[in-house]
Amino acid sequence: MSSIRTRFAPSPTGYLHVGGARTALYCYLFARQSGGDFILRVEDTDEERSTEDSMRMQLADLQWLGYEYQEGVDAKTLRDRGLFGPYRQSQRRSIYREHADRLLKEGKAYYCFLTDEEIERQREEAVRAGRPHQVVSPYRDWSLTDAEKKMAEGDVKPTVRFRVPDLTREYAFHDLVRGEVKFPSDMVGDFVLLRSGGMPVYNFCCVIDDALMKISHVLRAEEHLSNTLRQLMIYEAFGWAPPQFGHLSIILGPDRQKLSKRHGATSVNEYRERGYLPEALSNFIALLGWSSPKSQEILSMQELVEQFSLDRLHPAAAVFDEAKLKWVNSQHLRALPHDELWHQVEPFLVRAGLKLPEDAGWRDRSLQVFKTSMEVLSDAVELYRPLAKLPLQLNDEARDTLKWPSSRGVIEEWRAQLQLCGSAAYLSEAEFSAIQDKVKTNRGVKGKDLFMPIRVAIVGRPHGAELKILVPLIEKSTLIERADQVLAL
RNA sequence: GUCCCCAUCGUCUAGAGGCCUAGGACAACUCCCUUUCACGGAGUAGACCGGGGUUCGAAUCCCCGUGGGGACGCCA
Repeated sequence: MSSIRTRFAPSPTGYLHVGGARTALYCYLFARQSGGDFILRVEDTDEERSTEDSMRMQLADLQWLGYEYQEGVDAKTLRDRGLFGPYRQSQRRSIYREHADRLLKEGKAYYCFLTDEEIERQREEAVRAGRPHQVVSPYRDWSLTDAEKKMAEGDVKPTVRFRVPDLTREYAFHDLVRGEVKFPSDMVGDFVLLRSGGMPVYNFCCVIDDALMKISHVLRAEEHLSNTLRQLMIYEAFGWAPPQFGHLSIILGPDRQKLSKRHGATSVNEYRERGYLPEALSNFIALLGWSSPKSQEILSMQELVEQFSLDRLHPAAAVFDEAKLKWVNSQHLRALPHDELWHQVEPFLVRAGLKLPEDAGWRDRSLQVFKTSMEVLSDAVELYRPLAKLPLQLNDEARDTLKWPSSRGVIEEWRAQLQLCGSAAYLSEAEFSAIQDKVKTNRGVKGKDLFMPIRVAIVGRPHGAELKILVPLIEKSTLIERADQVLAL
């Protein structure tokens, strides 16, 4: 039994999409759990749209997600790693050329001199006649020598087309997620293998690379399902055994249309910036089309590796629901050890310009208070803002609270009591409670009328975490400054 | 238009002919906890696309519709 080898083959024409990430994840999980190899191949044969920048970004995203591959283009050095390289299709042109020549020689492909205009004319005609459009090339039956003669004569740049065996037969294969799938062989016309510039086309290099790289399982998006027919034909032409295919359902936006930019964030990069943890994103996308046999909803990477299986892949398209992603993220967030959580949160705090105590104990206590209030890392910014040495930003609700008849008196009393209390930099929980009691008796105010104005004078808003936990995290001098700030309004 | 794929609560899904008066999770709502907001806990509501078969019995199998998606490129 040969070993399991999966591959993820993105084309570097933009950011890594969550759909692509899910494909990569499944390939990674499947290879890892079976002790096989996961290969990363770059499909950059579209010269117009492929950029090295995109490639770099996508590799970085994959790295952030933690989907390590045994072979492929290294994310850091951009160099090939592995025995079956090069792993960038643009660097494999001679390989494709050789294989195309072989098909040409065997009469399984031919040079086609059809121009774009002629093809367009054919298409229009087909549409008018209401029949499916398939290229019918007059060069289909030319001999190789005739074609070569024509090429030698003039400045013509032909494409190389696959000569589809015009049999009326069915191509069938067993799809890992859909079961038996059959295609009639007349579903496609002769298709291009090599463009006129010599650059090969997706269906061609895909087959050659998967075969040469000894890929055992091809998991890819559903939109490639009908490409499988062409690929099967190519495998057959070379006499190669095709790999196992599994076509994953696509990911939809809330309106049940294919997820795209207009639905909001679609790239993993955006989710990273919004404060999602990589393992939470992975957990969530894993569940879009796969379910744990234990019906577990929150899974670590390790658990995903252990529990993943092809037979639990769901064939129907799934809607990407950010509300659930948030929940999954919140669960992963609170499961993180505090030092790791701080490490994740800190960049968001720094970017927001918040200066906070360096002290590890302080960080630990603050996370204890806040971690259950965070869904995404960026939530930390608003949570921590009141703890930074900054003037308060009052919201409307806070201003309303200050208009209550007793509010001003309460804050004046709170400030006075603060002044009276010890010289330590921070208030203890007990000291705060004692002060609060004094304000209560001295002013004869209780309940909301008591603690809401105080809260406004502390954090700038009437709602939030419990004061006796919050106050010991804020320097006393800051508390006094803030009371003054509010009283000055 | 032709071919292919898909179809269970609003969403993600469990379900491989009787275990289903269809289970779980997110979201929603209610209550409890709480001197606020969250967290947490307990509940409520909510689905087998329609029609025909097959079968003693169908969410599960078959057919036909319908709906959605994909492909039909010198894109991938």
